[in-house]
Amino acid sequence: MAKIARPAKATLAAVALEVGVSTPTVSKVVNGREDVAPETRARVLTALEQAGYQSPVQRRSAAKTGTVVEVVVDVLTSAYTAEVLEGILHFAAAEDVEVLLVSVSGRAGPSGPSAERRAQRMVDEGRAGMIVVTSAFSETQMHAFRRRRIPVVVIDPLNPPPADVVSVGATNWAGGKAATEYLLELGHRHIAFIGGIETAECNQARLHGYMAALSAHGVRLNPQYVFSGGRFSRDSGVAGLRSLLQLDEMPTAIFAASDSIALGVLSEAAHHGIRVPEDISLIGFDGTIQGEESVPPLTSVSQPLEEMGRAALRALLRQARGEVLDSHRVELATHVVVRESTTALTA
Amino acid sequence: MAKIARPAKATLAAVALEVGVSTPTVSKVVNGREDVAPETRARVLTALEQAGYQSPVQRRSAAKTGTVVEVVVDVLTSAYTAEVLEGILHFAAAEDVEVLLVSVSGRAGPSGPSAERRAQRMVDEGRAGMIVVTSAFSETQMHAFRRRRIPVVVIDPLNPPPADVVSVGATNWAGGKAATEYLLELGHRHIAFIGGIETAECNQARLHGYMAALSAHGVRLNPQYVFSGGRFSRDSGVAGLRSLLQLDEMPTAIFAASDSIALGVLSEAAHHGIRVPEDISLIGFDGTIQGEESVPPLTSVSQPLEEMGRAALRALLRQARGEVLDSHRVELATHVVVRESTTALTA
DNA sequence: CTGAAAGCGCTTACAG
DNA sequence: CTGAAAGCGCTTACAG
Repeated sequence: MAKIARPAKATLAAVALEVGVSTPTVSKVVNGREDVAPETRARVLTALEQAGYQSPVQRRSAAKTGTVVEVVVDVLTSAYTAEVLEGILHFAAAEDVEVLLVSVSGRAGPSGPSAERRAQRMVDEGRAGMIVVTSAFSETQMHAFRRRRIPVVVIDPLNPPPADVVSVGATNWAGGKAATEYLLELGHRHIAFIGGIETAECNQARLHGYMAALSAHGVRLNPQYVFSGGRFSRDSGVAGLRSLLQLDEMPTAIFAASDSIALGVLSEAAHHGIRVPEDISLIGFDGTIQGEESVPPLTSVSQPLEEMGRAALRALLRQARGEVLDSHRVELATHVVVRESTTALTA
Repeated sequence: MAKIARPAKATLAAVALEVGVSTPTVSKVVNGREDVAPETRARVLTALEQAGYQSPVQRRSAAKTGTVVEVVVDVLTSAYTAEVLEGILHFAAAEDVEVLLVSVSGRAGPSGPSAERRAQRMVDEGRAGMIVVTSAFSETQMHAFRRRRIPVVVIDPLNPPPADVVSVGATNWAGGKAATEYLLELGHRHIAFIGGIETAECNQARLHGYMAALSAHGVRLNPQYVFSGGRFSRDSGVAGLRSLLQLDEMPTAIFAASDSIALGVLSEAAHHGIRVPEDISLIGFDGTIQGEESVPPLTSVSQPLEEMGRAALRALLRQARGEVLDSHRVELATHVVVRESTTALTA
């Protein structure tokens, strides 16, 4: 209202006046023409930037375009992804934000040269930012987004994110510890760990939580009981149980690092006539609906997946609005949900 | 190149000349001002339409914006939806089209007044069209999209779509018949049907396929064996089996109208100590990965879900490009996939 | 409700 | 490489 130095309206003419050139010259710079002296171009660009100049197209689209965020997922057909996505979508609906879904199944995340293209497109289309769900991406790839100041939030990243990227996840170490402690309380001493992607942060954390619990209870870690290396999917559970069946002494309980892995164990167990929980106790991780609905229903370390989705979008929108975030890691609590796949050891 | 009647460039002035009014008047119509006589407005609108007039914003954004389609789903946490979505996303990636995901879980599809807003936003944002996955929508709602010439394709619609909307689905009647015939071949005569949403076209078709098969084999339909009314979800299967358990004579086989329903039956059966397939044979519908991975793996009528997603997007893009479609119904083949939840009746 | 007139912001063609 | 001049497409303010 009472601004003293009212800045000139950001038109080409105003900028021209400011720099001391003609309107057509500024027009050329804006349109990326070649026939402008580099030095002139530089001065004009600076002035345009300062004036916050927007082309008529930008002005109108900025005024009327809604907020759109991109969400990158690998597989959709996993209960984990679906529940995280539900959380994102519900919060998006509440905030009147639209969600653009990008699947990178197979391909290794937003890849090198195409990361530049994708990032540039995001700028061109005026997208608010990007949420990456359980995917890997390199520092180089992130660079394309950072340079353009596109906010990025990662959920359960497969590799440690750069310091300036917000990550959302659950208390994986504590969850792994709680799962193992629960089995120990039930009297189990021979407890196997079947993990997913070996290098994934969350896998590491769950494994170390498992080891910490064993160690705290004076149970020696049996390296033959520890598997990792597959994906967080059914086949890892199938393969894991098969390997365990080769051993002289089978464990009496299994901690699977995801519900999908646990479901693989469950189905493979059925093929071998092994009953769960009578013959072997099984605890999963994630607390997905799929685990809840399996036969028997799965005891699992529940993560608030929908809440993680919401938290990721919330953090992203804050960044997009230029707010400073208090933390670069949003970590939500896990807890053990006891259902029917675990039972006390009857020696 | 050698067009005889070269149409005038679609400017406001050209349209004004055409209609015989002044440029400002056309400008007012384009900007939705009130101070234009209804009759004049109508004539101008027609001329604008014919000339294919686009505002400067539209022109430029049409030039640079990528193609974005909207996909409306109800629940994401269903294997059916996830697989259809995978199909859409893969084809979208191949065609360099982006997918905006809209969840209407709970709410009943794009609803009345908001349908207008959503449709208008789609026009404003230059979206190519909309794919609706297993949702209901009224003629009134469709009107908002039709009037704006936004292409709409529906996959497995819950109600019969208007004549000018393309629908994609599978051979539901033939699939229901094939499922039932397979059970009949195994010697079953007491076959129950547990359906999903009663009024859904695909549910009706599957039910009638079931009835046709029974009738063709001279098996009398037992009305006590037919359930519908829930959703295509787990709880319908649970409720269905519970009801069947009340009957004097249990069926020896069940045809569930979706894999989710069948999984509900499976889990409820386990609670009652009923073995599948030893005590009761069970066949699902959809051929989802979830059914494939259950214990026991589910015999099911497989629909090409990913292909349905691709087909829907293909039809949508064709319409968006103004091509005329050969058919308003894309129907893909189903087939019975025999796994372990069915077995011959041993009387 | 309509349109002649003035004007705005940008671009184009071209002389220097 | 620069800019005066002309022009384009649209909008605004206002007289009728």
